[in-house]
Amino acid sequence: MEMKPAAIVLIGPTAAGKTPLACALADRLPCDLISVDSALVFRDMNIGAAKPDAATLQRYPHRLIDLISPEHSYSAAQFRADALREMAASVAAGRIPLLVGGTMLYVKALREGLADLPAADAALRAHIDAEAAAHGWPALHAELARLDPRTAARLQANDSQRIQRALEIVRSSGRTLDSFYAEQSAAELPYRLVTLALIPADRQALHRRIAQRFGDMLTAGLVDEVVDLRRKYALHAELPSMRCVGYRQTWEMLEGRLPPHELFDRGLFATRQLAKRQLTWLRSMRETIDDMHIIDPFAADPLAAAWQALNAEGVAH
RNA sequence: GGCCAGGUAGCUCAGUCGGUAGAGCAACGGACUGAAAAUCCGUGUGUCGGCAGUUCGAUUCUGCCCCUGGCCA
Repeated sequence: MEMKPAAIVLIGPTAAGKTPLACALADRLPCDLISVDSALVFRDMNIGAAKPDAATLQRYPHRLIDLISPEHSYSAAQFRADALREMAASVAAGRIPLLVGGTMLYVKALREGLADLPAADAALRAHIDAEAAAHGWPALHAELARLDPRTAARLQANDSQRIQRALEIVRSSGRTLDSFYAEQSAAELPYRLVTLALIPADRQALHRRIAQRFGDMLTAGLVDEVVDLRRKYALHAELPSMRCVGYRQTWEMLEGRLPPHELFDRGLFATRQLAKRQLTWLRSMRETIDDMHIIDPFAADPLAAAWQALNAEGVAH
């Protein structure tokens, strides 16, 4: 049996310490860091996205960071293509890809592949948004129930984003989302993924670190960063970049819709809720990924635990 | 010290003409296929400040006490 080349996947909720651990592993292994993060792809979004600082990036280059303008959008499919390309380049150079990040949909897309769906269509989405503004999402959900009953049945009547996507697919291709799923085949990755998951046993400890870090972001000038972004780019509140945690709340404050004294709390809440959703993903992944190594970031020595796991997998030596 | 207004869920508050209470936010659980740091679904027992009185029954009425804020001294 031929052994596939190994790739390390380091995942965990926001503020769990993924970056320092990834860098520490990079000191000990010949690996290339590949970001798995939907917010780090945006240029000039540094403080609020918790992007590693310039000195860190200088010493530990990350791939798939600063790819696009905050005016544009990225996608899980784009990520998968980019990540596979970077992984291939790394392995070809005789090195180990180390994917690190917290965007769990991207992890899933990489591991399991995606159906061969039509790409996003901005004009069509704008059209559907206008219909929703006029009639409400439940009306569009009802329309979807006629066009793609199986998909409509599994979607909530208010799930704007998924209803829009499903309608977009039917209208642009004439086929149902459901039919695309039916012909999707399981992806066979040419890598052996060794998964390290940073999962805190103590949620309170994670909340404390989130509070510390968001406070640091404000001190470091998050508000000024958003002011500069608004000056430099043609942005609006609906953009994926400006819906990111911290940016959305800062935007609301700058628009006068959020009292400044509430910014800290609102940013905290949004960050905790993000962490909770990431932890929900991790719990469900635990059922399907049998080679997942759980590491508590707040235990004595996370690096030693990670090293031990990599040893057991034959990656470290 | 006197007068007034309050003390109800982690927070801000509503409410019960006496039959032991509910919103928003938070928190927690879940879903997740080209926007995913997104989008959506679900979960509400809390000595109704304390003690006593009236009552079949008090968080609700009465008295006293404690605490908070404001005004007066």
